[in-house]
Amino acid sequence: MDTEAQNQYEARTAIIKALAHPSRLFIVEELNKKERSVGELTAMIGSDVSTVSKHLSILKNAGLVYHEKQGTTILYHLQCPCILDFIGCIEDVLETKTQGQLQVLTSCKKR
Amino acid sequence: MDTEAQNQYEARTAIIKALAHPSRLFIVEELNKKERSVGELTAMIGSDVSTVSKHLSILKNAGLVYHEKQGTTILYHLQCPCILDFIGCIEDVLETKTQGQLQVLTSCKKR
DNA sequence: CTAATATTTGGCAATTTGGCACAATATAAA
DNA sequence: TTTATATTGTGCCAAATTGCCAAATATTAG
Repeated sequence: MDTEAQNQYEARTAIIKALAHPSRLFIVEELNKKERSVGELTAMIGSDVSTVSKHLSILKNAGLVYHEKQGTTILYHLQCPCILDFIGCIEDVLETKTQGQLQVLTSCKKR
Repeated sequence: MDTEAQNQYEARTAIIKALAHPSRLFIVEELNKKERSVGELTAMIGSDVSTVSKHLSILKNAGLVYHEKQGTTILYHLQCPCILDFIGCIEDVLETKTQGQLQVLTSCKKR
């Protein structure tokens, strides 16, 4: 891998990393349904506001969400709706994995 | 978020995390083209063999790859080819993000 | 201006991750 | 059996990530 390829991979990895956290994944899915304020998301997640705010800033830096001022509050929106497909894929992997584990379990029982 | 939802998100996040590293993303794309041995991947990546082996074990635990003994070596295969779609989505986000930054740049130049 | 509300930022401790060197294991060839 | 090759596991350290609290900022209402 030369430096250019390395950079390519790091750029993509940065986006994936942004998604690699339960709260942030939740936020992305929630924003896919409807735009939300920091306060609303905080109430749903149940961590400190500052923590949620930081998560949002990570998603924003990754280019996954953008925000818009709405009166007193700030509404966050999902930037790219294709994220849904992505999550579908993850779901597939999860299913395959679980089925594999099931097979191991049943073959263990047989003995 | 109740505990069950939390677990759901953590399960998915585990898979995403496995992809959130340049070397591991490279491995996944490479295995999508063709199965490869640890040694081959190590040569392409250029880190220590033990490091690459660890990466592979992380991908394996996530259910993203599986391996198969082939004579002296161990060949790794991609488990779920839908990963490609996923990468396409990341590419989209990256493009949108870059274009956004370009706009900022050009609007700065105007002043 | 002051108070209240919404959000972001800085600092800090705890945990996790990444990567190397080295040891251990497995397997095939001599 | 001994040697060589391929791969995995361990120990250690540096670096990154998380999450909370407290402080700063911004904006609106009184």
